Amino acid sequence: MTRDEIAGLLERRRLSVTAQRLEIAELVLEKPQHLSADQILAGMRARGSRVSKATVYNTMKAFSEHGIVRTVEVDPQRQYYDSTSAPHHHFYNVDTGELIDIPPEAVELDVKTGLPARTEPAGVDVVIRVRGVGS
Amino acid sequence: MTRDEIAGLLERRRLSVTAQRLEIAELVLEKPQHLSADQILAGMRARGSRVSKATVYNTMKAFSEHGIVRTVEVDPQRQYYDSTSAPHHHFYNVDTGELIDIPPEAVELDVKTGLPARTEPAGVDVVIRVRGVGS
DNA sequence: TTCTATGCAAAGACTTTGCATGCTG
DNA sequence: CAGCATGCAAAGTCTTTGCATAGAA
Repeated sequence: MTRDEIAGLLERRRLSVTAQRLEIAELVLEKPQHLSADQILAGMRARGSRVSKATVYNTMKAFSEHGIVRTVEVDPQRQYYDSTSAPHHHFYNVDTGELIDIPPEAVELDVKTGLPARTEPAGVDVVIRVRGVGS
Repeated sequence: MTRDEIAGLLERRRLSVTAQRLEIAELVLEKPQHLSADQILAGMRARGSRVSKATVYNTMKAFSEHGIVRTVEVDPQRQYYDSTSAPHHHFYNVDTGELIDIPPEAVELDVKTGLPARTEPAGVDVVIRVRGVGS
């Protein structure tokens, strides 16, 4: 994804385009991945971009609120940001902490219960926990 | 659930039987529910039992490691302990934070993808997020 | 120029830990 | 009586916030 494409993405959501947001997006959206705030911060440092921790949190919060990324709750210790914002599911390796995407077509789900009264659907998350050394 | 039944439950798992554990279990296992550590602490206070926060955390950790309760990760801010340890799923109201059980029979799940290499299944969690005032 | 983003450090929420004391087995 | 559980406070993580400065529109 080029800088211009990312800039357009931000503009479409009325998010102001800043150097930090461009660089964070570049890093995060580079490929399908699951990153914690600290990993993003480390990645920024590694590529020579200086950003504060607060900006990483603020930016990722804005990105997730605007559908650019998704958050994944599996680890009680920290939040993960998922660069794939389209609906999909996950394998979660409880031993290694590794998260692996499952394409939505690979999961067939049939819920035979109505939604709670006066609520509307907001999304479905399937997490398949696995144990082992992983690949 | 009587005190004796709970005591037997603890003994079977080789957990030593203490007054605090009996009372926490009595409170938590009273009915199907989802409680945070703070809610458990408040519940203990309300019933006139004095326990420290550390003991609540230690006890619930022991209980979850021994299959007496389950933990639910949906709220990035805190962990919930689910008094229903048998497999089941959840509705999660993102507006109110409310968690509602879904019996396992009500969910039919077919995953057409193999597990990651060298891993074995450890459980499946389906979380259906809903929005609204709730019932 | 006006409003929002950034950076830093401080504050906050939740959870864990260290250690002395008490209770279980 | 040996060993684990408890309580308290302190320490630790992750995340948010306050405020002054810098940058976007």
